[in-house]
Amino acid sequence: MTSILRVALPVPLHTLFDYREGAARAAVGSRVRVPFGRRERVGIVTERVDASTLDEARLKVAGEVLDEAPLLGGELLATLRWAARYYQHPLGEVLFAALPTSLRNARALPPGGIAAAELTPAGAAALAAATPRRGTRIASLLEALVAGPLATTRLDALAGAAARRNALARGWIARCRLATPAQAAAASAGPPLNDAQREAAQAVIGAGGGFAPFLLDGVTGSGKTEVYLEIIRDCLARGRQALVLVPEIALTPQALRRFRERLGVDVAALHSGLGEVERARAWLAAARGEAPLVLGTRSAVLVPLARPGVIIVDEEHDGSYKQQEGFRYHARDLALVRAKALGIPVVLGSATPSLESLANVEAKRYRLLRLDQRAGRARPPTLQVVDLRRQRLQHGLARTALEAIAACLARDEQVLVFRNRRGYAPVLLCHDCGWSARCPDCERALTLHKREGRLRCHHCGHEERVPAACPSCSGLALHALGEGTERLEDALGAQFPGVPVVRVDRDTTRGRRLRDALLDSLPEGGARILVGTQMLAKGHDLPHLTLVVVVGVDEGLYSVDFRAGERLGQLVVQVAGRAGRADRPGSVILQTHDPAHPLLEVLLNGGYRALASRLLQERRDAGLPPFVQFALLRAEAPQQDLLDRFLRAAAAAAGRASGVNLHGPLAAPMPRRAGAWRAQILVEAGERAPLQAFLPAWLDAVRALPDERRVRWSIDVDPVDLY
DNA sequence: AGCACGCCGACT
DNA sequence: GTCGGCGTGCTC
Repeated sequence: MTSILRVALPVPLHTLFDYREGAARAAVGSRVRVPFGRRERVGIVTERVDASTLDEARLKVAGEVLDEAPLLGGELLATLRWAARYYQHPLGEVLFAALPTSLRNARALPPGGIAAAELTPAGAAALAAATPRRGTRIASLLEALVAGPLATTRLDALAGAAARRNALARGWIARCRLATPAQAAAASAGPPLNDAQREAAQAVIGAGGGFAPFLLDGVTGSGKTEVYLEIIRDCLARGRQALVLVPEIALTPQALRRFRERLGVDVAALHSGLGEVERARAWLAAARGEAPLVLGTRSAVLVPLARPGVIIVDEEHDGSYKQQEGFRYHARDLALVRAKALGIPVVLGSATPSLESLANVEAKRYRLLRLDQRAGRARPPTLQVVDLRRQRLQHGLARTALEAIAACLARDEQVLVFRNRRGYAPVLLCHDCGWSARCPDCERALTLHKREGRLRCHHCGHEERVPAACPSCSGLALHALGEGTERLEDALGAQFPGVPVVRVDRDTTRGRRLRDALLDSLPEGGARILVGTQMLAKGHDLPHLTLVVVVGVDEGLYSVDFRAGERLGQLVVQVAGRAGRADRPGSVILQTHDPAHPLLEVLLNGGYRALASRLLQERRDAGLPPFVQFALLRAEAPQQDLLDRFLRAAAAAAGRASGVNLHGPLAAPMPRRAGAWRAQILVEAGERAPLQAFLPAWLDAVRALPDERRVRWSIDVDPVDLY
């Protein structure tokens, strides 16, 4: 009897497709070529069943089976199934999101191990007959291979690539693959662990390898990485693999080098900057158990591990762990799901833990490990609030701040001026008539990029030239309002002539290589001013930095977003953590128009932990996550009435759901974007279970709505922002 | 998502 | 008279 294959395809359809099995047996988790519509596609077998719900005579026959052994199997396949259900995303797209691009099509797997060569019988005969004269390069090459195959790199070092190619052409040697050597180099010793670090590492190591979630809450500079290294060392010693997730901007060549040198093993890196082939190679090395240590960004949480030992999520509060389109998963949350399924410990580390994780500690779901002291002699930075009210500002900088900068530069130290806005000014305003430059497609203010003479919308691609006169009244009183990093760079350059000013933001660092090069030049000593956005909040070590000026914190204090306070606290603490790393004490200046704001006061007097517990209490009181569960249906359409009709129908389709509340249709915080109208429905529930029970049937009903295809919509389970 | 089919406007 | 717009339907 032939089996029916239930195949997942990379299409946005909440259906699997049944095929009759072809000549070759297809295992669950393998890729198969299948006819689909009038084309052929690659799918993944998710199930083998005896009977189809469809008329079996009309099923098509599956084609070539591309993998003998499943590419996605066991725990990973189960976790991806769970994730597809949890995030309400089609299984086919979820499974394909887990595969590196080059494995999404029908190409064969790149071979494992490293390139090598072996002696052929013809080669042995030639050697015996002394066909290549003794002492020649080619003869010594063949002699070296008598004992067994050798890596191509070794052979080339021995006899040169020309001799190897020559021998290959004559059929004396043949290509083969060699298993990767287990230990690449000797591990170098690091600083000795202090008591807190040793205790933290020991808690994880002592957990005995079963599932155990930890939150490693360590102040900046407390040496969390040393704890990770100790945990990983133990994991490797037990012959297990470690998976380390880092935020997008933290995966630098320096970070890779550090892990490689300290642990003495090859690090398989997985991130978007990698070439397709490299990525597939690292992925397969992880899957085959050849890579002892896998270090990657968000999507690395979906990598298969043959011998899993521990998962570490560094900077677990970081927003880049949440995928913001398509399959909208949260890598930190999936790390927990996987660790549980794999029965291994998982460590979430941060100096500014997410409120979610802190709530999990409170609920005794995670064990808290704390590092309260900075390692070495470094002292925490001092925080000072500067009241901007009734002050004359120089391009947004208060006198106090400028004086502190001058003093710092006089000591030959470095300053970081932090501003969360790129460009010259966020608003261009006519002083005569009140006109301001707005995006025609988003109805938001355009940012002035003065040096390029352009006005740019930071929400869509819109761009225009800066007008010479006011387009509305023809007046010449156009004023740049507010300040971005470009303006600060100019202002600081004029204020401190002779001091190099380096701006680091998306405009100055197109591409990862450029950014790395720019940041690599910063650790050197000498007076210098760095101006930048988020990008400067973490990553590279800046040992000569002793002063941080945060130009504006007020947006964070008054934002409508319920996570704004948490983000502000994390940002301030992370940026502040850059100051005074070495023996020199650091200081931080926060400029604000509201020095008495309760959140600022709590942060200043009690630090991040005090702020976090206050914010958690506020969330509990207000009925916000993590004390309630959210799912957000976002929609956009070219016409407002269409959008409105669709969302009202969607809300009506919910009926009387138990345990969940629907809010909306609500206007999105940005009601227009790139020419489209935007609105949303917020679904709220006290617990996960009723929300999870509600969503599938509701979304089926939404998919059946008449306007469904004319509206772009998506569902976001556990949204991190309500945009 | 892709891709075809199908029915109404401005071009060789 | 045709090329092509995007609405609608389907993919095992």
